[in-house]
Amino acid sequence: MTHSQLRPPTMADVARQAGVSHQTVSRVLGDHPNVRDETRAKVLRAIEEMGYRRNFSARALATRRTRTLGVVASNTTLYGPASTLFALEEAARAEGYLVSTVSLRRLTVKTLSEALDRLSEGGVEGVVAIAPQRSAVEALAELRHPFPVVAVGTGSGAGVPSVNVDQNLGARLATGHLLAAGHRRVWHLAGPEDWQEAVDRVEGWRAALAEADVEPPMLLRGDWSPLSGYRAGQELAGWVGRGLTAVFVANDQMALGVLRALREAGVRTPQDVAVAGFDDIPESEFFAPPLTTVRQDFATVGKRSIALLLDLIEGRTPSGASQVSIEPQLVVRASTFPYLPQPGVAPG
Amino acid sequence: MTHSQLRPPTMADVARQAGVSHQTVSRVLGDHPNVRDETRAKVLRAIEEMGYRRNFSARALATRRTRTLGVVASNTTLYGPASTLFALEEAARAEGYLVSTVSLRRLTVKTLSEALDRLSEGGVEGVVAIAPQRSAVEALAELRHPFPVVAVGTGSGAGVPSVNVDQNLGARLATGHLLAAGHRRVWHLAGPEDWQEAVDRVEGWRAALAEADVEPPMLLRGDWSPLSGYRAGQELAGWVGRGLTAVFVANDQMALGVLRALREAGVRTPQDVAVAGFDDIPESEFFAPPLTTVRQDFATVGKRSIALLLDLIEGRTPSGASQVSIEPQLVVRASTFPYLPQPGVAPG
DNA sequence: GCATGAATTGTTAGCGCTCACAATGACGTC
DNA sequence: GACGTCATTGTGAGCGCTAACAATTCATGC
Repeated sequence: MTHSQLRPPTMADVARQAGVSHQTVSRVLGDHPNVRDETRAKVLRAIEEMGYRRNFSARALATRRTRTLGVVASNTTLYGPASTLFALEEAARAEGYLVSTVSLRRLTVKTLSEALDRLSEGGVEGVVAIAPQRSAVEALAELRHPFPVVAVGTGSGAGVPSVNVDQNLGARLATGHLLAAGHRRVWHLAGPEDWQEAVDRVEGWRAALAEADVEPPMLLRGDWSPLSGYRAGQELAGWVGRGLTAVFVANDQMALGVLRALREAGVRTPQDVAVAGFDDIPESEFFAPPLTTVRQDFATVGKRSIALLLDLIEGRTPSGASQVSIEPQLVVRASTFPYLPQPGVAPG
Repeated sequence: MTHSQLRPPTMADVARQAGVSHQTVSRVLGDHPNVRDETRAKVLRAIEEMGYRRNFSARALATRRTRTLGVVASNTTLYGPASTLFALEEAARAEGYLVSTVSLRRLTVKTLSEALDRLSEGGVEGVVAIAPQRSAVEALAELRHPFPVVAVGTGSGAGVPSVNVDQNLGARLATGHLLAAGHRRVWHLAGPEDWQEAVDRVEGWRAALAEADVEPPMLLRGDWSPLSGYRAGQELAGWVGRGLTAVFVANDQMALGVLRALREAGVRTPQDVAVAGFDDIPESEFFAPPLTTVRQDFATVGKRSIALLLDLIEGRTPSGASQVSIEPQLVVRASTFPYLPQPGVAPG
């Protein structure tokens, strides 16, 4: 750093210092092949000396590319959205894109639309919307934007390119597992009705029961929070001895609340009531007892979403389908079987 | 939408359609006062009809402002970083800025430096670095960047503007609480040595013990994960009956593992051993038993960080100090007292 | 009726870069 | 030795916007 000025140096400044034209500087920066080594060295030296950095806005204006993607998300402190967000950014970075995020407290048509406007004004070339609420899905289909949008967690129903974990399958896995373990019926504590994932999990649960010719018992509702699970758990405790032996809870946080309520009511898990969750948050393995749950591969969700979005942006035909479905995986732990291994000890 | 063309419409297109000059369009968009209502309406109508959106790059080039901030973070699926990230974005949005995030798997000098480069190429006007690892702090002080950087979670030692929750105070609160409850000694399960927050919590713990004239017992180390807490908990269980009655665990996830290990060893919490954590993750209230812990106000961290960064960007003297410290808060639950209220029931 | 100033609108010149093309020079071929 | 070819470098024209200034219109007072 030889001298510092008020205005940061431009490409022309560097060119002057190196004794070449600004275009040659551009070529060096762009890794253009036809530059003599000696010239390249001169230019690089000048860049180094002046601490030059290419101006983002000028570059973006000239190329008509910002190499920036947008992400709209909500509830980003929850494990699922946070993991998806992380995976999205990592995948985008691998493709040379930067990610601008808008995190909403509540996902409504209005907030979603404002978020898209904001990202649009921020020059993003495309957007991934983590939009598990059903209201948001409709909004996405209707809103007009000057860039492609890929939805995550909306289910595959809407007429929007989307990437989803197969929630229905996950619910069938969990419910089927409980039925296979000998339970006559499986109860369900569902998530909020306006979440597509909650709806899909209810349907998967119903399907698994139907397949086993079992009448579905009363459906309970929570709001994903441990507290709502705790309350539902208190209600469930009242049904022990009256046919309740197994519960499939729509997420791990609520399952935590259920476990606590059952324990307080003197109901043992899994001896009296087996409990399965959904998500496989890092804590689940250490619940009392460790929780059987369904794991979603968020890293893959992120990668596939970015791949799909870039296909759309580049105008190529999507290399896969524009409705991507990802298989979840059942993770069996002690909350459905008492004799399972301790945490941290790999089975077999 | 009357017609769609290949190139999106420019300001000049809108001007032509509205029968004014492009500058008038610019004035309307910029809410400039001196535009006749009638003219404004004409322009707005043309904008609406053509679906015009102002080009971000051109605007940024002309104004020399991108109105974008960068955030570098790691471990973003953990509750603390995720909450901070959320608060930062929300605060930035309130100030009219967009946030570009780079989420690192591991925070090293190299990855941090690459992240800053990347954000720099992305045209950010300033960066907030969530950099709790000590190695990263040094890197921040040394690296040269063409924009201001505010550090979060680095502790206030480094010569970089920073915002921190007072970890030392938090540890003193938790340890003091256990001592006040009658425990002769308080053990500590610490986080990794290269995390500043872990170091500060150890120091706070030591300070509280010193104040009570107590010799600190053996220090245990974990890596923040429930599994490491579980392992430490197994070790701790061996000390029950030999002077161990209270443990301050450096975060809630590890505390979860400790609770589980103690339970498995037949040690009751809090009757035999009291346990306190740190963070107040949403699950803590539903642990078995509900966990006493230290709550950090991430929303305030986010707001103060953005305020500080914008001060630096605008070149104004920071309205507060350039080392911001935020007080944490002790949350007492059943893991340190057996008679405390149930979850969700507000204390009288 | 015309000067005066304020309100409103238009004109011009960049912002700093990349792209397309032109120019230069070195080299080999017939 | 003229010519074609290729590698290397330079030139000019935007990209679409805002800022500064110039020009025009309009209301008002005497």
